[in-house]
Amino acid sequence: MNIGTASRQSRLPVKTIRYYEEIGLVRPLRGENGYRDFSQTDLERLKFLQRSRSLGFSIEECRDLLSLYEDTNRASADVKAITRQKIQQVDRKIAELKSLKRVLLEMVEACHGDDRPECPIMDDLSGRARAPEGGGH
Amino acid sequence: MNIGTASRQSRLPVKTIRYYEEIGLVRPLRGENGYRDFSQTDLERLKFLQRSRSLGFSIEECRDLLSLYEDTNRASADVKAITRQKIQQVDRKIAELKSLKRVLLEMVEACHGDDRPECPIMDDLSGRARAPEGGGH
DNA sequence: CTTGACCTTCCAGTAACTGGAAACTCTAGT
DNA sequence: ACTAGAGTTTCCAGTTACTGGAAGGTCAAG
Repeated sequence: MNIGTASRQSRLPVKTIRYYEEIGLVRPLRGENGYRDFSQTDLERLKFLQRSRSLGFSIEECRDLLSLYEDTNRASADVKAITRQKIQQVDRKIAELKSLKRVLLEMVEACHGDDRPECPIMDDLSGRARAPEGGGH
Repeated sequence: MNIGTASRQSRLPVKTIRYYEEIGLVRPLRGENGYRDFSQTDLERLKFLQRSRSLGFSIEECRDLLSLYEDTNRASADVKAITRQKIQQVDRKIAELKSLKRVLLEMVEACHGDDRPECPIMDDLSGRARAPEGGGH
C-alpha cells in the first residue's frame, strides 16, 4: 500500500512516516516507480508507534518496545518494567506541574489586577520579596 | 561584570546567557577586550528571565513579560491575564498526563509480568483488544 | 491530453539550549 | 619575563521529533 493509505490507517502524518523510515523504525519496500510499498507488517509497526508515542514513550523507548514486540520470546516482565518506569516519569512531571501551578496561583491571588502599575506578580518574577499576606506559609 | 559573574548571580549557564543575547533578550556592552560587560540592569533582566523560564513561561512569553516589566505604565491586569492563561495551560497539561497515567496503570495491572511471552501491554500497544477483566467501567 | 491528487527528495526551521573546537585574554605564581 | 590555568570569544554542530515548502515525477479520471 502507498504511504497515504498507510498514513490514514495508522493515523500518522505522511511526513512522520517518512521520518520514521529515515531513522530506521520502518523499512517499507519500494515499487518500480520509487513509491514506498507498505506491507501489513509495516502497518502494524506504524500503528504500534502511533499508540506508544501518544502514550508518551520517546522514540528511543518505542524502538526498544518495538524490538520487544517483535521478539516472540521476550518476557512480559521486561515490558512491564519499562511501563512502570514511564509511569514514574509521568508522576514526576505531574508533581512538577502542580508545584508550578501553586506558585502561579499564589502570584495571581496576590495581584490586585487593575490598571495600576504596581504588580506583585512582577515583583515575584523580578525576585523582589512580596509582603506577607495574613501569615500564610 | 563579566559573563561568569553574571552567570553565577543569575543562576543561568554562561551558554544560555550568550544565547539570550543572540536572540535579543539582553544587550550587554563590550569592553575593549571584546568581553561582555553586564550592568546591574542587565543582571536584573537575567534574573527575571531565570525565574520566569523556571516557572514555565516560554521565551516569547518572557519577552512579553519583560517588556511589561520595563513599562512603568503597564497595567497590573495585563500581567495577571497572562499568568492566568499560563495556569490554564498547566492545568491542561496536568489533565493530559493524568489520563496518560491511567492508561499506563491499566496496562500494568493487566500484565502478569512474569517470563512468559504473552503480554497484555504489548497487545494494547499493538492495538489488539484485551479481554475485559471483571466488567470494566 | 490535461487536471489534480499523490508521490519523491532535499533543505530549512522549530524550541531552547548544549557541547566542542580554536583562539584570545587575564591573573597568579615563579 | 614566562607560564599555567581559568575565563572569554566566535562559530559550527547536535539535540527531539517532527513540520513546512520547493521542485519535480507519477497516476487515475474524464
